[in-house]
Amino acid sequence: MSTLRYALLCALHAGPLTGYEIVQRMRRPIGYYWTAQQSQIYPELSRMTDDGLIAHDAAAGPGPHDRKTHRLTETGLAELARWLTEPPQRRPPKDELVLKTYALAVADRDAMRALYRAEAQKHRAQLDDYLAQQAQAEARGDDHPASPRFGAYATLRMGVAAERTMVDWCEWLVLQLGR
Amino acid sequence: MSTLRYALLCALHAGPLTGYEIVQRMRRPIGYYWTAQQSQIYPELSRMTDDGLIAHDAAAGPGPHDRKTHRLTETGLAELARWLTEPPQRRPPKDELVLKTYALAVADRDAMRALYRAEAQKHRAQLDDYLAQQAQAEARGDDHPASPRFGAYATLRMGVAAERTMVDWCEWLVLQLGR
DNA sequence: CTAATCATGTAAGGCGTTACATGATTTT
DNA sequence: AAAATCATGTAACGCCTTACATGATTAG
Repeated sequence: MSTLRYALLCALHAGPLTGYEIVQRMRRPIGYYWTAQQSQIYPELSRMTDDGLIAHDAAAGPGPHDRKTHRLTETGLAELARWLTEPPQRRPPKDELVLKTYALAVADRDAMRALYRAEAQKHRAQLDDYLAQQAQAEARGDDHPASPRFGAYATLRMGVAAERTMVDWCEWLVLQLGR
Repeated sequence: MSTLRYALLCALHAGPLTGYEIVQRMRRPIGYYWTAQQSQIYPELSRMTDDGLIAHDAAAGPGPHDRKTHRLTETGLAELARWLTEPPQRRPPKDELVLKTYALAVADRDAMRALYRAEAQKHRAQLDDYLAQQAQAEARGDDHPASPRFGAYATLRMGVAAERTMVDWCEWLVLQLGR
């Protein structure tokens, strides 16, 4: 079972969704902290249906295909619950900006400084976005561990923390390369 | 040009290395903040040689093949320097632990708490390791922006910050799920 | 009337992982 | 004597991205 399969089970844990809705949510990583393209999602949903992990109601859709609302089967829910408590596979981080930093000595210093300044700004914008979402979630009471949306809230907090880390690191580099 | 190619150019920016040495360094992500398997690295090095980005001296090796010490060509160095100042491609983070967190409501609460406690411990061990490396680097003077190793030092600092973020987040979850 | 949104699907090709294979030298 | 290290390579397969394709409804 690939992680994509589990990501799709996770997506459906709180209630039925169409493939299209999953695609929308997976476009922006926050929410699931996992992404996939639609060309990966649709065939996988259909294979998972064959394997009995999910099921769907079909109704006439806007295009030439039926609109399918997918939900977890009992098998799927049990498999998800089992997987959740397993220790996660650690996959190495891959980040082009940090990779570039390693070889920074070869590049023009002022150009690199400008790069970190620009990246700091992008990450700050992303941080502000997440912060606004966090405030909304807290207003709804999602920050209480008993809330059914607490998992999504905790995921969002990771996004906030990660963006803050990037902003600080970029700004530190701007300072270091200054003068 | 794939990011792997640039990662290999980055690896060679400070001096010649054999494929084997690159493999060793790419096994542990810190250093380059990028990883690859040897089965990816060796064919790519040979294609990069064909394309004139790198060159090598060959000498009789321990096994049936020659031992090759690779270095950047002028073309390779120029291409690396050009790429470094380009804005990095943002690739979505993929993290199984955070993914699991999204669907946390479906799992046994105590089991999840134990999971976060165990993960906090792993990340703390990694953090301590990086912290020790950071102290060594500072003792060598790598933390000075004029040092040729400043890039590696900055990369290490990102590793430290990222691990610290994970430890804090895991410990916050342990507290939230407590009682 | 044009563009965006909803909704699902296929095809091609590149990127990455796991596994296999060879063989000399050094360490336990 | 066995295992680890040095050193390079190939093969198979699965994951993932980019691009293409259809067509109804709603918004500008």
